[in-house]
Amino acid sequence: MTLNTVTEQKIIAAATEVFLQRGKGGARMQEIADKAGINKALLHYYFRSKERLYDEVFRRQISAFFDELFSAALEMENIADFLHTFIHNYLDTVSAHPQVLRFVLWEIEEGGEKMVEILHQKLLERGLPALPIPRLIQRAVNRGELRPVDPVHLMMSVIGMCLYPFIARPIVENLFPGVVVNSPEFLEKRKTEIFNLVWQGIQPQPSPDD
Amino acid sequence: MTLNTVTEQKIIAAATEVFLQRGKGGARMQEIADKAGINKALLHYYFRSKERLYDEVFRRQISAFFDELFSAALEMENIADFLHTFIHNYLDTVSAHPQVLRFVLWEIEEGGEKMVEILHQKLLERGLPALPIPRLIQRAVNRGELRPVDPVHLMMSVIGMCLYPFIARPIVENLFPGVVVNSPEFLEKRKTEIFNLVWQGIQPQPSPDD
DNA sequence: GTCTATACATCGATAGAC
DNA sequence: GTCTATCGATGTATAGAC
Repeated sequence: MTLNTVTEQKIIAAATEVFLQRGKGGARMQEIADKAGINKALLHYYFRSKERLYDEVFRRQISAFFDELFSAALEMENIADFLHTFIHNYLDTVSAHPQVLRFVLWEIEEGGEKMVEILHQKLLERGLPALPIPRLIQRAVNRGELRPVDPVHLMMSVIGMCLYPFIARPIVENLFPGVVVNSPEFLEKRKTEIFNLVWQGIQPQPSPDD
Repeated sequence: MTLNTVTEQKIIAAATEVFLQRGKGGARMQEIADKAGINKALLHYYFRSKERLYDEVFRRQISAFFDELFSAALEMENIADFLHTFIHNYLDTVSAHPQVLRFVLWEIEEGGEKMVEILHQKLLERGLPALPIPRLIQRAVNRGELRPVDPVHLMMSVIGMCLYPFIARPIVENLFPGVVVNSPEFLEKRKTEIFNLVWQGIQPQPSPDD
């Protein structure tokens, strides 16, 4: 499942590099072979086609990404702790592996089915239910700890806030001189701003008869 | 600046369609020529190369997108009205032209400079200052109408929340059965959830001596 | 398993007739 | 302006020797 021969290992590493630099369509088997120190014929010997080679590279990237993303506990009961941890971990993980975002965006262009499949598999491995995050949010709402927000929309909002600067990095850094998305300063500031906005935004409102 | 001959018009229309369906690299000049009812040679007669043809298509798409986005007044003084209008208009515009997002994401992969250039040009045309939105937010903070948020981060947060479902549409719709990002129900719900979260999240906190 | 050599397809771009 | 025909480069994939 993981790594077979040394050659296979070298191919995967070279292919990952070239796919990231050129994109899926722009990548050339010749360049991958060169970078791996072998020839084109051997690429097709190990992986039947360019499509399968890309598929293998993609699955490894996404899989490692989810592993790191889920390394923080998702089964926290305290919703404040959860949100705080989730936001910090999400930003740290994306920031540490910005290249994964490009694979994800390419995958989305092709329907996103492979990614959803891998996500479900990772949740299963960890014994988590489907949609653990909306479930957590809903329970906090039911306990009256949060105002009645839509759990799915809140989850989308948090993820959208976390991802945006990385997705739009060239535009953001061009539009706001001084911003360096991957700098520790920006990252810490972003964590604080997102958490504060969300946390205050979901507090229960005092009821009229209080 | 806009449209010259009928043939040019047909080429642009066909090219837009093919670029959207296949991507920039995947698009074939032959298919564009076929769809425009002409031959390849004529494509190179009107536009020197595939690169220039793509450039022309991209600029028209982004330009029209910004025009619609800026159709709502950005110079509102009341921050609640502004936020409400901005969120509604942003979601409506993106929802009405989902294809523009794909052009934007491809542009980002190439540095995002063309897009920033067009944005600045559009702001100039309307006599708006650079970064009108952070400027608006900062003034509201200065007047004490909002708690001291970072204007740039707030802007990124709002845009991120608006864009996420459209960027990740295949994943979102696959992960949350029943969600149809482009449906009127989802759109209205999304507007409400974003505005409520943000509005409550940026209210001034009562000071200790109140 | 690893190589060289090449088959086979396709693409962007151009030459040149009309 | 519009066409046909084709060039030259490059791509994936494979055949066959070692």
